Amino acid sequence: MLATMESAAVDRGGAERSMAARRQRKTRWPAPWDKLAPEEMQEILRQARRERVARGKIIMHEDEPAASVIGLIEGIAVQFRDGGQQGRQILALRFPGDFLVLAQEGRAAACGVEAVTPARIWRMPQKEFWRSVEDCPALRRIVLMQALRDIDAEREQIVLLREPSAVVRLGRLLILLAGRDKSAATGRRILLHLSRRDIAAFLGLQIETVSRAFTQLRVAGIIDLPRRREVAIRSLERLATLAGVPSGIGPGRCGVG
Amino acid sequence: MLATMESAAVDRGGAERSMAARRQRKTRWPAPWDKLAPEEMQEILRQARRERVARGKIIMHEDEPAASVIGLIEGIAVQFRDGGQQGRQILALRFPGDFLVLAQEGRAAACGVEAVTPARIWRMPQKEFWRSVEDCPALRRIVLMQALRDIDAEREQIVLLREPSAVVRLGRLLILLAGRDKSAATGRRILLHLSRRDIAAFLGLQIETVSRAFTQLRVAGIIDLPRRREVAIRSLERLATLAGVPSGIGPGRCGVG
DNA sequence: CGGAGTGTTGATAGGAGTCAATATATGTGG
DNA sequence: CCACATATATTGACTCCTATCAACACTCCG
Repeated sequence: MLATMESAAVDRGGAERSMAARRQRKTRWPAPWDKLAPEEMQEILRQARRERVARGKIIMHEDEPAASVIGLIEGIAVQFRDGGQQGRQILALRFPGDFLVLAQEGRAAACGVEAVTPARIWRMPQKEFWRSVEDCPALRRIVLMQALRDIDAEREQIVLLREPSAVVRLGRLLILLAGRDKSAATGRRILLHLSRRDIAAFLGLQIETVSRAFTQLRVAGIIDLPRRREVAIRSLERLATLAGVPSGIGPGRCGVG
Repeated sequence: MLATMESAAVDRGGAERSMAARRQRKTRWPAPWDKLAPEEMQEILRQARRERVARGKIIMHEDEPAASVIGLIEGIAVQFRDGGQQGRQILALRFPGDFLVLAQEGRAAACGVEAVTPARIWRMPQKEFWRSVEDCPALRRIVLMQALRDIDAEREQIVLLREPSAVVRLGRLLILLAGRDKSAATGRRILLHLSRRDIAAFLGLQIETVSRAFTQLRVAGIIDLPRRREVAIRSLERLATLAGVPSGIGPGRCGVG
């Protein structure tokens, strides 16, 4: 259930574009609430306020009381926490169709959310949202589903972080992103969207270490680094072997967010 | 909502017991399903099969299709995964009142569960459980609550694993356990229940490193190690400072499971 | 009493962290 | 459109900490 509707994806045009266009490309995804949202879901979302968020903008502050539930329609966001000395920690990547911060009603989310690409979101008061959840079985199912998916994804993150080697960690991230971005999977080109700083914060490494890991993969002939935040996978097989993920790209266990 | 019912806790007798008795002591906790379970919940749980599980026994295998939902009534359990080369990885600790492995209906749990103390559980077929969830709003709320709590707990685990220092990681674990075990919080004595191997698997370290970290804390005068799997906290304040958790013990952000 | 499992301690090596310098890209204003 | 200032990314030198291999002490169990 809730399989992604490939055909519904839009704006997945040809591989050749100008740099500027590529940089500004939005990521549209079939959202769960698109899928099983016949009329009640549409009704519910109609009440939500829609907003556009510029790249780099904070959607929700870390200590904010989380007055509203937020859904990501378009773009990519990260959940983060500013953990004292060791700087920002990125807890999860969020993709279109995700709820941004599912927190217990009334409790603080305990993490902030930032748009790493230009994004579109909807926003609905907590109280209203949870009432809708009570009323609408479909929405209820969606919420529970995302919660369980989040648990799985965070579990993967935990497994990843226990990996001591920096190269392996980075390799897993690349495979994970390649699995997300279908256009990348075909062309073997991944738009990272994340800065080195963000990648480091996500993988629990230092910036320099991430940079070195990239270089290692490059000189090993496993990837190319054609542009700043872009990676071309030359040998997915070797990358998967190195990452200890036998199957390579796939929906498998490598979910994030 | 769903505050723990302290008064309902049983078997929290005096501090002085024989070693044998202490070793076999069970941990009884006010379970969520005890709390708001007037009659319908009782009705639902009555249908569940109850079992006793010996210490060290596998409650659920890693690749098992997860035919049933399991609840932990008494004792402590761990969710684990046998991650190839680097041995067992412990994903989460589970305490009485928790569901063991909340997975999407039909999907594999992707992790095994083992009892680290003698335990009592209930077991109910997936299908039946999820039907009950549909029918019973109270149960529904409990499930969602635990899912959201799990997300928070795993987030803490992610933050913990990004901490590079072994001593800090261990310190956080101790604080976390002290917050769980109320009897320990008063007497400053923590029953670890976990072997060094398990602790290492939980913290993402090697056994030797864990041992060294214990020693470091001991020689620093922060803890005592009176017995094998027992820790006495001499200076909670210094421990908290070291761990970077200013508030010390508390329900705060340090949830596990 | 003895053996297996568990925990501690030591020596060494490898890898990530840290500080520092340089190169490249981004963005702004002239 | 170019020049400059800033942010971002790469590379190098060096240190510290953890992993690893090895030996030993302790505990639990029959």
